[in-house]
Amino acid sequence: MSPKEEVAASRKEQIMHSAAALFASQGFYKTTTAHVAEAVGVTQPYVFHFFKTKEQLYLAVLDRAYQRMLNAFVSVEAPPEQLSNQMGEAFNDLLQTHRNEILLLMQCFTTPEPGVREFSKEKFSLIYERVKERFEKAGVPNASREASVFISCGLIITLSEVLEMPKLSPWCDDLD
Amino acid sequence: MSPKEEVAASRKEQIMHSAAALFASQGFYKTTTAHVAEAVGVTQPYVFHFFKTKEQLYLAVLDRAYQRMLNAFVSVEAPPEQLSNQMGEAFNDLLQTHRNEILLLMQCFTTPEPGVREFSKEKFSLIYERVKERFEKAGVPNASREASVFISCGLIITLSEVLEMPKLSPWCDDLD
DNA sequence: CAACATTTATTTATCAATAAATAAAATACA
DNA sequence: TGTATTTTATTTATTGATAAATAAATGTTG
Repeated sequence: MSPKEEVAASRKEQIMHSAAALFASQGFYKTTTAHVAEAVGVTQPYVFHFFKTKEQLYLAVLDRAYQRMLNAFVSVEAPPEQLSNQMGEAFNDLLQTHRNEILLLMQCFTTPEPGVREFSKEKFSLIYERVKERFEKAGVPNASREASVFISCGLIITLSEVLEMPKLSPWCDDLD
Repeated sequence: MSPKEEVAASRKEQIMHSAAALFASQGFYKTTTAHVAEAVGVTQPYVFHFFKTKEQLYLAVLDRAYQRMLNAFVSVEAPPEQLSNQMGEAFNDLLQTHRNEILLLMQCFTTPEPGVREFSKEKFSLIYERVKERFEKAGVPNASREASVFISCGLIITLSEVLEMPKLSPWCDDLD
């Protein structure tokens, strides 16, 4: 990559990175393209040089989050009895290394934009199918149920993070 | 409801009812006060005669949903072994009788409005504590864990409803 | 100077919220 | 009972702010 390309690439990268943080904490509607631009240190219209619309930016960030998450799950290798726990650990690892992306992905289904809904349906379905398949191949009994439970854990962890209520987290082993 | 009854029912009531439907399907930001007014058949500024701000309207609707849900839970009477299932049933009943309110309540934690966040923290905490307390008094082992799991079930049911993906629902006994 | 990066300036919409006006109903009173 | 008076319900008109998006201009650099 030439220096110019590097700068250009890094701009796009910076924009996506800042956007992830802002979208995760402020949501799609409350995050303005001006906020994103300001966070990066460029002007608002410049954001549209890289993304045709605000929604495209949002979807780009979401898609990267999705890819990372799916990859983390399929990369887990563990014996059947530990599979679910290990994948849970992979989720928690991601939550620490890419917090914004994860929180964003786990909340995106509440954004009532048609394009975002479509994305949510497709990706949640794919994640569910992959996890279920994984459990099935490992011989986990009741794989579909376990896949649902696995996702529901992700949801309540997200809830507890968003609301800053650790006690809601099921493995908040508050050691009672 | 007949036209006359509709008029007889207080405007405020109609507004809250329409608002629940719109907020549930379109969210806080995409639902405009003009939409709500139109659904009721009044003018947009008239909404402000009953609610000081759009957020106040949203919170009023949310609070009613919260009250109804908590009431449904505490009204359940069942032996310890059936308590969790019965409360789950109460949740599903509510989902059928007051679908909008439930979907709204279970998604409100993603609305990044400070006042809404505050509400979410308070109410999710209260629901959690009440459910946990309920389990404890019934002698359910690991009550706090069970309370978390109970809420997480509500979350994934909501997800499956919002995305119209029944397979995600853990008791979608797809009879595998 | 030519291509690319980035900004300035501007447009077009949309929306919450306010204020003032009107119509209809209820109440008081002669 | 009929008329004046007040209250309640609701509308019309408007404002002020904010935000996404476009286009044209400017600077930068190899």
